[in-house]
Amino acid sequence: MAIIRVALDVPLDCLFDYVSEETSSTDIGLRVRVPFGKREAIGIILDVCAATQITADKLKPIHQLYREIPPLPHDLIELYRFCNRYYHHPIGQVVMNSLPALLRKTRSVTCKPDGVLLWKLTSIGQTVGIDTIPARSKTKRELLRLLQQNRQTTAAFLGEITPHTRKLLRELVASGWAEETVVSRGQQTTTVTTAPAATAEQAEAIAAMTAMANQFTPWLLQGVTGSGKTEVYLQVAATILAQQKQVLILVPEINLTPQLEAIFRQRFPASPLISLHSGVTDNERLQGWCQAQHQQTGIVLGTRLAIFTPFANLGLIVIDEEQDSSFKQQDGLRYSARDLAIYRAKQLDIPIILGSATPSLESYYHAINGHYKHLRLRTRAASQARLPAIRCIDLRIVKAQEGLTEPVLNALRETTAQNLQSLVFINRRGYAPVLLCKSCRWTATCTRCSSRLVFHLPARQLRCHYCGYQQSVPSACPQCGDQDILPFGHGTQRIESALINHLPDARIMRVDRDSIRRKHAWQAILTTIQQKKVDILVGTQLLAKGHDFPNLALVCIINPDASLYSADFRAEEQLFTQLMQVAGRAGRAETPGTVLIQTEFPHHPIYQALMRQDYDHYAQQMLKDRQAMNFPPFAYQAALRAEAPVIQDALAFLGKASAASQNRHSKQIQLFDPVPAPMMRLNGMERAQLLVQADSRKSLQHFLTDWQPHLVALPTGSKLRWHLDIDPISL
DNA sequence: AGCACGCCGACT
DNA sequence: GTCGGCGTGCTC
Repeated sequence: MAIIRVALDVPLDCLFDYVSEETSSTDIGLRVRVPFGKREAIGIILDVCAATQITADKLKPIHQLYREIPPLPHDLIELYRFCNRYYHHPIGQVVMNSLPALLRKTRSVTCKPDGVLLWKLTSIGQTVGIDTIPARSKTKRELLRLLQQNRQTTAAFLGEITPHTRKLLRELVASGWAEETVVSRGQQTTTVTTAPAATAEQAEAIAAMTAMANQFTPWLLQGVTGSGKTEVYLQVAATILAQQKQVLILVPEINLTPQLEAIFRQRFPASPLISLHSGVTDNERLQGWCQAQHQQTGIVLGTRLAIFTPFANLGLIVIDEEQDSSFKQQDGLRYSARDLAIYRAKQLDIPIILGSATPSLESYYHAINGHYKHLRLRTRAASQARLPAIRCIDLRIVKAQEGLTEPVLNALRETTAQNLQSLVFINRRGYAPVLLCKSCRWTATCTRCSSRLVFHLPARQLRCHYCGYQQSVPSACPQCGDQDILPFGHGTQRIESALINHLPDARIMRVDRDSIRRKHAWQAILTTIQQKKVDILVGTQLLAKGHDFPNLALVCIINPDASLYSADFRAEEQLFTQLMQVAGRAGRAETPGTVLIQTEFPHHPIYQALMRQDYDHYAQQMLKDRQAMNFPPFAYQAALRAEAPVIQDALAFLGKASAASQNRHSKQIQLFDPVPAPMMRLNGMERAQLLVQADSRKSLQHFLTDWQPHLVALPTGSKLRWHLDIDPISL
């Protein structure tokens, strides 16, 4: 008769004890169904012990123990405990929210067969000449060719699984040419298709990393756009896979997975690969989860949530675009997948590669300090490819019409005439960000948020980009009745229509969240671009990240200055990263690139650094500023945020919270005054925050651990909600 | 978070 | 007289 301690999805930082007859300490990590108050809940066993503090009258027996999948591995449970301690988030919510949705339901689940399904040719199949297949059976020929080239392949490698390919594979089996075999875990061959020759820099990085492939080593791989970081990931992954270990690759966005997935499948035909992100179905996610845990997959590719995947034998973690803010979860458990990845790598004693053209200042600082090993790729991989020429257009001298200057228009005309592609980058959706009454200066604002409503032309609507509220455009000013209300400023739609006026013959396409809303639209757009069916792209940051556009020669950046006024000390760093990324889109293959930036501040250090494409110099300057102002990475922060229908309540709560800390707050801890959030009103709630800063992680953690019980004890009205954000990245 | 209990205002 | 508002308290 054992006491089991169970993590349940409730906002209380404790485990719940139950009696279970059939349980031993090897069952830690199993799923249980338990009575909880008047209801039932699903939980995970985190501990098994002989005694409990809970009185016998309260202690209940469990309802069911699920053994259909093996217990969660010990290292994952340790990760949960770390998240609980470090992010000060209730343990049960840490555990339950990291699980695939199907494991949170009171239902048994089934996982696919134990073993990896691989296709291979029979001895007869190996001797069959491709010519014996009728030429019109193109797909069948292709399947046979792929199978002959590779000893064993996954079904996914043989192409998209359509009813057609399934039928053809069955035909091959019927002819006795091919067979599907079940290979038990750890027995896969790691066929590798031919890799391109590495550049000297790549080879050096690969050699350094493979030499330390079996121990915790954090690598910062700092490579300019187009320098071939992916090739380095691939070749290091090959080494790890050959040791029968698994590889986890984290990417910032779901949009970037299909491309990388294709590259990895192509290179490792016999290594099963799964994708884990918010776009996969609940069942796929569960199957992927189980496969990783059973080592039925070699490669897991996913967004931040994939950091919670259980692995049988993880050997390498790669974080691509490590500076990207999407790695930080912005609600619930506010974890940084990058920081958790470092924790996991350390815990498992395996290498981790942080890849970026423009590392976060935190990672860069670790690299120049020697905490991380620093590797650089300074040149572009395609031998002809050079870095683009970057030039500023001074908006104080050259006036813009409809947001566009003459030099930009000329460059677009020239590039189009040369049959090359251009990108006009403007990080604002819609037609115009402001709708203004000329006589009384009224502007359209959101009722639920402290934001301006953005004018969208095709629908003739005003939309809030924060809460989604929309309304039709008023015909007269609601304040003074004047009919002279005009759109101000420029969004993608307005720039698009201006371009249509100025370059009537060019094929222009707008790419932003509005234009890719339709399912599969994103893939269709990428294809259109790759097939050169478009001359000028007008787009937001969607186009800035990750994708290769070999024919893109010109990038025009319309008005990036706004971030320079931001109160957030990270805004400038993020602008620099974004502009480097966008600029890097230009001139990837044989085409040399040009970048034009329309700005009012051409002499601002950010543009100067950008023109020289000197990340290092700029990063070092920013680090000096951060040090002078005692900001991260030289200080450690936590934000206590509160939201309530009226700001006074939120501020009052933070005031009480601050007072509750006074008696135990040491010299190493600095509490700032509660302030309204920069975007004070959001979705009908008013938000405020209180920043806590410390000179070491340790003292911050000590303080927070002391503080938290006081916070929990503070009275909150029913409509007030609060949370702690550790290492916040936006204010 | 749920879900109960409990104590005060406007309705068949 | 009760239906229902949300404040408070508990869940092993």
